[in-house]
Amino acid sequence: MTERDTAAPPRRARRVDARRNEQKLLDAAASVFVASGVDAPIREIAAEAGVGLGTIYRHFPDRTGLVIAVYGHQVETCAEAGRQLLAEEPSPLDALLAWVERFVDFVITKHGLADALGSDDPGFQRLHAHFLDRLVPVCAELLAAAEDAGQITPGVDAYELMRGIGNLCVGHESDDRYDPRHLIRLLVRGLRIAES
Amino acid sequence: MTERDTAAPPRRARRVDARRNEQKLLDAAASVFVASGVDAPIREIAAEAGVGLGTIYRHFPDRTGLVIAVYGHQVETCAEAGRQLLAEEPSPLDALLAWVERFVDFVITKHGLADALGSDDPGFQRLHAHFLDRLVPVCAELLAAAEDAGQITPGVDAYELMRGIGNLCVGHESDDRYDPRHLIRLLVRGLRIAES
DNA sequence: AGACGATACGGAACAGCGTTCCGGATTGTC
DNA sequence: GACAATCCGGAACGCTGTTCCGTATCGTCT
Repeated sequence: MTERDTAAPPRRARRVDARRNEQKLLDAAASVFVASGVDAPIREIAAEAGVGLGTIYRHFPDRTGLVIAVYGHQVETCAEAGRQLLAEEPSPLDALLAWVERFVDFVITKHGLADALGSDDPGFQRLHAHFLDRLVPVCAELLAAAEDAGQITPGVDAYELMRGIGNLCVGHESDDRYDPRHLIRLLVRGLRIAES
Repeated sequence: MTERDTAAPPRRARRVDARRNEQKLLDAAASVFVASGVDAPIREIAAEAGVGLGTIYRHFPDRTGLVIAVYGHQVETCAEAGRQLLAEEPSPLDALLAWVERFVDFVITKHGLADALGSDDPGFQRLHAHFLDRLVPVCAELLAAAEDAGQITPGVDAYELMRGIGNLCVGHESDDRYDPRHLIRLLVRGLRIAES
């Protein structure tokens, strides 16, 4: 295998207009997402980018792909923050708390993202799955550290916890009386081993 | 005001076919809801009832109204169970736990209901609001009792708690790895005052 | 430079949804 | 039996996401 890839047919490089349109779409999507939420109509994004509908589907499988492309970097950043917090914070539990807080901030500040994560729409479920795939291992690491330190009750599943935290964020935009942070803090408090 | 209502014009009673169709719709809706979930297409319910689309909208403002009509009774039952549990259970906290468990059972056993409660669809938000209007006072009562008994930390908002519990139920159907009950127990554990 | 094939674009077209609307059928009353 | 009030059915509208293909553009090779 002296070739760069196994049995790779000599593919031509992508055309410049394609690359340009992809960038236009990412910019437009980011702009529309903050203005109208991540569930904004596809046509709105196409219009904002000055591009046809077909062009969107050429570059992204569906809106979920677009959302992942737009916010993927921030998810990555959040994931990487896990290890760093574990090193910086005074205790694993503190690290866990800080990390959860950071994740919640990320989700809450994106219009409609929290609701999208809780949606039963198949597309949005893929979105949730993608986020979780990246973040659950980090959460698991933090949980394990806190467990080893004897700070939290063992046997808590990272996937379930992440999923629950995401769920608790649902609906925060359309309801002044509901602040997810309260309950999330309460939930994490429920993890703690009482210091007797 | 010897009349039954203030300035009530002498309204004729509803026609028998109207009453019959309403019943047919309720039956059909209940059947379709368990088969296809509460977010089943309106047309499906109309077909099941052997009725036109207009007939649905004549009797119910939208699908939300239909859901409320179908499940309203069970919500009522759940609400009434609050006081009873408070009398039966050994302690207010036990009553709260049992009541929450009962509520979660209700939500979880209805196809798509949990997801509907977490939906950002305006119609479904009205549904959530209706459920909460009826149940929040009950939850508040239970919370207050547990607070007075010194069993839980004070200052927990019943509305927020109910909303959070509803949210935690979201997505349980489409995800084997996620069991809302775990987190809900954990959450309520977070309420508890550590017995030191 | 010119031409030709690969690639990408645009938007019409389709399917499915909730909701509205009104001509016509049904019902209760006089 | 006749006449209103009431109610029904389903076509039609507007809004979704998604697919599809004729056309335009780009990169390369002569």
